[in-house]
Amino acid sequence: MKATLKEVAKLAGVSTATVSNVINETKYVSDEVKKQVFAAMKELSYVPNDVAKSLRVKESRLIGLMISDITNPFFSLVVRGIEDTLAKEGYNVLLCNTDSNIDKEKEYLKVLLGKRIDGLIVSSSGDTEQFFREMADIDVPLVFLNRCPAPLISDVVTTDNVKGAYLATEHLIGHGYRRIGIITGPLCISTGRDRLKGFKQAMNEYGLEVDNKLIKEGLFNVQSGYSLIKDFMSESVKPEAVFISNNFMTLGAYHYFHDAGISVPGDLAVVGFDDPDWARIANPPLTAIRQPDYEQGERVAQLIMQRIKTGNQSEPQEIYLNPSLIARKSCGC
Amino acid sequence: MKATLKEVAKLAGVSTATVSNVINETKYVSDEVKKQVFAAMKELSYVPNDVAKSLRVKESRLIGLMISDITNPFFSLVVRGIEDTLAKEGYNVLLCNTDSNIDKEKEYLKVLLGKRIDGLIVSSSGDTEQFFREMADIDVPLVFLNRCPAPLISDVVTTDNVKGAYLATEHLIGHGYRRIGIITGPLCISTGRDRLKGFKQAMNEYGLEVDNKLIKEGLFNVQSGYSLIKDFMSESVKPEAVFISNNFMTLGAYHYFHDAGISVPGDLAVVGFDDPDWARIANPPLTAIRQPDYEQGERVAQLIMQRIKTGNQSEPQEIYLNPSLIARKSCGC
DNA sequence: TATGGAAATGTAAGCGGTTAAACGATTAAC
DNA sequence: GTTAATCGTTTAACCGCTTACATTTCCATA
Repeated sequence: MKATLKEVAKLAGVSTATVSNVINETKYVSDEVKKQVFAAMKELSYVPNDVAKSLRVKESRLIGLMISDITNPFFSLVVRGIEDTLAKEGYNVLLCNTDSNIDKEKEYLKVLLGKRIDGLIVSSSGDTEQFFREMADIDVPLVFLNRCPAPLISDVVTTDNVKGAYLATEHLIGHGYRRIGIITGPLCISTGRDRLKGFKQAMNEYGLEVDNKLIKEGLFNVQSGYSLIKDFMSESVKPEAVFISNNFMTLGAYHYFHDAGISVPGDLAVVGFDDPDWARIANPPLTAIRQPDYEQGERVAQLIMQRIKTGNQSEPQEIYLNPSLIARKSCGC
Repeated sequence: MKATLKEVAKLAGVSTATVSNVINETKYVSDEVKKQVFAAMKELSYVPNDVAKSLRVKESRLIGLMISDITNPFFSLVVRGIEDTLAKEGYNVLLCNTDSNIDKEKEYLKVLLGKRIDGLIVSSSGDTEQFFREMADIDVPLVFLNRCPAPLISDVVTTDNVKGAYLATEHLIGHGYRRIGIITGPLCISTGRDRLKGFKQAMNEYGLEVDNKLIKEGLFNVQSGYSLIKDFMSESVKPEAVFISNNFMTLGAYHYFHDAGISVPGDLAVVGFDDPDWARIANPPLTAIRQPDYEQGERVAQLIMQRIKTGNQSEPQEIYLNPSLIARKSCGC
């Protein structure tokens, strides 16, 4: 059985308060007493019970983290950034994969609240305003990651998705392509919407028509990238170029290119959102929009810490990180 | 402020014991009383405080998970498997990235023990026997993931790494290559050692000499893959084929091939351990050893649950999952 | 009618810490 | 010489639950 504070106190011949004070350095304790306490702690190989402490001081030092899927390399980098910076502050991360499934999100939310998390980081798929109201009502420091809810109810840190999509589209236009298509993400998700918005914006600014047939809504996963690019390629009038709005769908598209023997950029030029590690060695190397991933994790972690430390009073902050275009071969460069 | 059991009880006009009993369904409570209790809970939007419960019942429903790096796609899949199956059992995962750094591991271990985790899953870099002794002494259900410690002190689930490496090497031999090199992982890690072992085993069985110059020890990261393959290619007598023992190093090697304009498999044939999602679309498509990732996560989660439920009494189990070779182009197929 | 016992609910201790308040001893101030 | 302040430590209440045990209620049986 594990030793308790009381046992340490008894062995050291002091009160529990004193032991607590030497552990937390909350009050002055004479050196000789300290020495005895440390000796007793070592003797019993004492490990303070944080759950008792949490109950008393009402902080768990736990941060809930709800993302759609850790398997997405973008998220894994973000999570890495979060975990690293929270660890430095003495906080731990409770990882929850929601698959963008709103039922799972609700379920996890309940569990996390039960665990009395000190803060919550969410990359939510939730779209309904009601859901966000519930979120806002939970009375726990909250910051949104990557995807941002329609009415701004708390901090959000994300990439400037409109700009990223704009950059991609503009680049394709610069290559001389006119018939440019897009595979969007789910339009119920802000990243899906914003990337479409940036695409349209660029097309408009350069006086190009956006044919609705050139807009296909995907699911941000490999399969939908595969099948939608296939759809594009089997149409009577094919696009000359396509902007694909996330890494998984781009991967799916590449799978199709390989299966169907399609030459990129010869038959079709491509720019993808996200710059996964394979972009450089793919065939052809992928021209990609890179978004700061690790940094996004750091920022979101800093924001949640700030909220925790200031008693969750600060005004909602919006942080948009800068995407950049990495030119390789798939666009025709 | 959040409502407590006591407040719910008062509002419902019953005792705290009764409220507790209806929540946990631990004793029969009449329907009318139940109804009142539920009404009070809803009225106060009561969320049970799990930390108080944990203190009382001495279980946190938290599982510590120490891996080197969530950013490694192999691990992210494993973690996904773990998280999914533990969630079903009502357990949550505390994610810790150790970077295979033994100091971080020790630090995290202390934190996790303080949090009174019910179980610990470790992919440890620790090598010293002393470290494992400490691990074994912690008196918390423990299972090793992927990498396994020298003296078997608890369950371990991993891929049959020897076999995987054997498969890869045999395949290269089958292509007619004689001068075959290997980029190993750190030899202080069991996966590093085992993959080298499988390599040597295949070489020996087929009567091929293993020249020590053809063994280079890498660090399981992109940079070392890059620089070691570069070393190989700048030697007077180059290998004809190389087995690279993880995904990151293979990626690094591919980066070098692209930078240096090396033709694969023309100038050098390659088989890699791990089958990342880009293997299929890389240039050239990578012949790879696939290890069950998600399943490995499931298995390890099941084992830890079993240990928790049986009071950590079971004999140490060793589970070796079967790797398989996916033939593509990089080997010469 | 008294009584025993089952059924439903209540009482209160305790899980392992923190911390405000109390305490005794010594020193300083008037 | 009395009072006050300071210092180092202790006492004990409390955080929000669970649960062994006590209590009350109610009804069947003697």
